[in-house]
Amino acid sequence: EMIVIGCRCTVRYSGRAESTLAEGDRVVIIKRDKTLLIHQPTGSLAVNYMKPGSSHKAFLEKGVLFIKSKNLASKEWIDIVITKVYFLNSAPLEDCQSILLSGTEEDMVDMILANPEIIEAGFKPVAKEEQTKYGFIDLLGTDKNGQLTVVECKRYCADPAAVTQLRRYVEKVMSSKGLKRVRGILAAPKITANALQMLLDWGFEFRKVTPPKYFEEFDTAQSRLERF
Amino acid sequence: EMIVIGCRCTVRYSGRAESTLAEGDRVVIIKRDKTLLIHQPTGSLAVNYMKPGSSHKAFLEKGVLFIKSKNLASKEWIDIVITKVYFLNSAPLEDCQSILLSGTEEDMVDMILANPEIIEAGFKPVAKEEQTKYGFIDLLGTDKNGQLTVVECKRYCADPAAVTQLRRYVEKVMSSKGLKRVRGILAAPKITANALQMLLDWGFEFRKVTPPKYFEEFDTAQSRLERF
DNA sequence: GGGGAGAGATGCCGC
DNA sequence: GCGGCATTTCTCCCC
Repeated sequence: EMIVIGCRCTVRYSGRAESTLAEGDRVVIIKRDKTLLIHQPTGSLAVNYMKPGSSHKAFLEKGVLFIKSKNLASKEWIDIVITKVYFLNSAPLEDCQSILLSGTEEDMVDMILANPEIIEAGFKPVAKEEQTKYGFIDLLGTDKNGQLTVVECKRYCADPAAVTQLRRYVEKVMSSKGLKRVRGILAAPKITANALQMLLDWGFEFRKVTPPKYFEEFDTAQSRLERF
Repeated sequence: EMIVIGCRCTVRYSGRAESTLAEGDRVVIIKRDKTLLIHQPTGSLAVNYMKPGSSHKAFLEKGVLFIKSKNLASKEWIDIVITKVYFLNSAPLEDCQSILLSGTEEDMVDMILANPEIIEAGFKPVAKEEQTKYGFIDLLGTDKNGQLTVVECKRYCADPAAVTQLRRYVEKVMSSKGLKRVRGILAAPKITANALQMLLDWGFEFRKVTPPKYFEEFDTAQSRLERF
C-alpha cells in the first residue's frame, strides 16, 4: 500500500543530524517498502525522509494526527504533527519494472572500448574497471608507444575532484608497477578552467568525449519528419 | 497548486541522459514550482523527474492520459503515458517555512572555532572558510609552534576523496605562501582504512571529531525522565 | 550563470 | 555489513 497525504504539518527529525520544520503545507508519502517522504510544494528532493524499512505509527489525539516513524538500525526518528488534512489516498501500487538508463559513465567506457581511437590513434585498452587489481580505474590501456595509460571518464563537466581522482589512480599504478611514468587522460565533455590548469600542471591530458545517446538522435530525426 | 496522481504508466526521458521505464504503478507529482516527480512504490528518490520551471501539458486521447513535460533551458523532456488512474488530487498547498538543520559540517567547524583545543592544545584558528583567500578551506590555523595548519572537516566517515581534498588545499596554501611544510589535519568521526593509509603516507593527521547534536541529548534526558 | 563543495545525500555493486 | 564511487545527483553560496 502506498499512502499519500496532503496536509498542514510540522516535522521534527533526529538521527545522523537533527532538524525542525515549522508549520506548512506538505505531501507525506509512505511507500510499500516503509520509506517515508515529506515533500514541500517546491523542489525535487524530500525535505525530510526515513529510509526503507522504517516503522511508522499513526494516531489521532484531540483532532490532531500524529505520525511517528522510527528506524532502530540507524537510530533515527521523525515526528510529524498534522493539523489539517487536505487529501488522503491509499492504493496497492505494484511496479516490478526498473528504469533503463543510458548515457552514463559506464556507457562512455563501453563506447571507448568499442572505439579506442576516440582516445587517440594506437590506444589499446588493457582492462576495464572491474578487471584491474589497481582499484576502480575506469580504463587502463597502452598508447602507440606501449606506455601505460590511465583513462578516467566523467559524463559531466570535469572538476578539480575528477583531476585528483585521476592523479590518485596514476600514482597507484606507478607505485604498484614500479614505473617512473604513467600517462593520465581525463575524458569528459567539458572541463573547468581550474581543473584544466591542475591537469596540465601534473602532466596529464584532456580528451573531449561526450557520453553516447541513442534515441535523442532518433527523436531529432522523427521531429524533422513530423514537420513535413 | 500541487497535483498528485496515483497511476499505471510508462515513462520516457531524454536530456542529460536517456531512460525508459516500462509499465507499472507510480505516483506522479507536479509541484507549484513546476517540478515534476515520478515515484515508484519503493525507494527514496524519484525514478524520473524534471527540474523546477519545466512546462507540462496533459491531454486525453482514446482513454489514455498523456503528460508531456519540457525544459527548454536544459533541453530535457519527459513523456508519461498513463493507462489507469487510481487517484488524483490537487490542492493549493502553501509553505513558507524552511528546514532548520543542525549537525552539519558547518556546525562542526563552528564547534572547533569555539573550542580549538578539540584539534589539539595550542591550535589557534586563523580563518574560517569564507574569510580565507586560499579558497574553500574549512579551517586554517596555527599550531602551538606557529606552524600553518589546514583542517578539513567531514561530518561522516572520511573516505579517500576527503584525503585528496585535504592534500589539494595543503598544496594550495604551500604554493601561495611559498612554504615548504604545512600541516594537514582531517577531522571526522571515522575514517576508512584506505583513507587513513593515504593520509599517513602524505604526512597528514587524523582527529576523531563528531559533529554536534543538540536535542538528541534533550530527548535522551527526556526519555530517561519518562521512564520514571 | 559557472564554479566549487556539502548532503541526514541515495543507490549500486563488490567483497 | 563496509567500502568505494556514480548520480538526469540536488542544493546552496559565492564570484
